[in-house]
Amino acid sequence: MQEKYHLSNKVDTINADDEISESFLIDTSPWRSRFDFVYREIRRRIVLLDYLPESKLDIKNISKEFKISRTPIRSVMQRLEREGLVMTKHGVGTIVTGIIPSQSRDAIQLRLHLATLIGEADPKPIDSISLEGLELLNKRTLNNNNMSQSELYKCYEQLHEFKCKLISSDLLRETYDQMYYRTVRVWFFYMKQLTLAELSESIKTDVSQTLNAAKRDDIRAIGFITRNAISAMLHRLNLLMMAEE
Amino acid sequence: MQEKYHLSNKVDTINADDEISESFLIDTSPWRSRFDFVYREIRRRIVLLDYLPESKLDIKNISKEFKISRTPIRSVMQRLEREGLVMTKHGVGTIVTGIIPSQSRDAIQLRLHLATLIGEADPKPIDSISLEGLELLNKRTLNNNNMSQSELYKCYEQLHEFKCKLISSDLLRETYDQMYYRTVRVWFFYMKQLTLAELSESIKTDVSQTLNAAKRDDIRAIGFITRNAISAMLHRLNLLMMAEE
DNA sequence: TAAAAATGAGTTGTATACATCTCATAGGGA
DNA sequence: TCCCTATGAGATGTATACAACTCATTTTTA
Repeated sequence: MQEKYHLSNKVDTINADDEISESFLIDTSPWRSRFDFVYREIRRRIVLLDYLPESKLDIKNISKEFKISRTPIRSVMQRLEREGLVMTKHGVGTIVTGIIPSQSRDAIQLRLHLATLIGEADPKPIDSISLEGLELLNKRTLNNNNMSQSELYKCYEQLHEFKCKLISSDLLRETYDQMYYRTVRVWFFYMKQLTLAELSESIKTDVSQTLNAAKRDDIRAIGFITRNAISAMLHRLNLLMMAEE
Repeated sequence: MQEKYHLSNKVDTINADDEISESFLIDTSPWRSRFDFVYREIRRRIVLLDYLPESKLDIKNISKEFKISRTPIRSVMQRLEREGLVMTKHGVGTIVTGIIPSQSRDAIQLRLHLATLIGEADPKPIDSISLEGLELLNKRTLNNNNMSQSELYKCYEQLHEFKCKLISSDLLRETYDQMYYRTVRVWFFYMKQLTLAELSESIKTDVSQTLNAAKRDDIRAIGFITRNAISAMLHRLNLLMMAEE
């Protein structure tokens, strides 16, 4: 499945499994998969700071790496631009957007508000498989002290996806999802080395609280747990950013 | 009007018009204007139901009409697809998305929530020119009974833009803006003939209430006025949609 | 010498031919 | 007559050559 996309060595780490099967009758064509694959991979690199803020992307190389022409890469970039992760300028280049405190705050705050809506409007019931996954995640985070950044990224993403599945409104889910990637990027940026431990701590409590709420089927609670976790991070971030400004 | 964008040396004629001047150092190149122009025009047509839901778009003709190739039209379509206004399927075509009650409700509800955030986080002050425009709009709506649909569209848009200017967060503004176009389209769809008068009535009160709040600089109030107006429309729409289902 | 203009490399935007996909329709076989 | 297959039109996705643009460097000129 992956070798189609010519990223041989890295693909296996990406997780091969998840929710593509959920696509409800809307275009499961191979090209859409290619697009999604490239899109997610580039997004991952930006969020994980493999591509640093303000740095220029070498589109030609990226094309070569994925073995497709510039045209579909352009599509991906245009989407990433709409989502605030890159900027293009005619004749100059495509660069990763800088991390700007005010904008970061805006994104976090919007995500915070959206989080409170997670449990509204008949949320989807929690299926046992997801719950099981959450329990596993809980054990994983509890045991694993001193997670690496990419390890942390995967845990955060898994937790995020669990929460997303509870949202019944496609629209809200997508919007919330976008905010997630914006904010996570900011966290990683400001906490690159300093407070990795702190991030680990915060996800541990987030996961365990979420698990508890999930067990009693209290989905609104999950919304508020999330909101509070985001709020705490915002507070933490404000301190860091103030020190910098 | 289109021939302005026929790519030759006529760049000087572009713009002179709207808020592009506000762009803060981000790409005022002519191609961006072209893109925006085509994007807005197509969006207008979809929202005003010139292009009916479920209908197929003739991309070739659209290219001819705007005198540009399929490539930039594709960019526009990809954006409209992300915004839920069109859908493309390989080998089949590009069609305007259908109006689905559950999705419409989702969009309206999300917009409703976002509206309450309009006054949060230090909103921008109201400048006298905008206020003047709002007063003019107020007179215009009061005097004009039995507005046409496109007339109504323009009034709604002007009111919407006034409110958008109050939002300090670019991100929130853009998100709210997207929801606006989704919901307005739904209104026009369900109220095509039946209750045009009702729509007129609702905008009249919306404008006058907003004007009052604006005069006393109470921006949070504007958020709630908007929220309530949307809520009323949602209620109205629920009745219509239930009758249909 | 310094400032202004020209040149060039490098990048994004556009046009266009071609590949791939879907669906409808026509034709042949049972 | 009916069903299955194949073929074709027509649409979107892709590759690629070219146009337009920016910026740095070099050349020219005062």
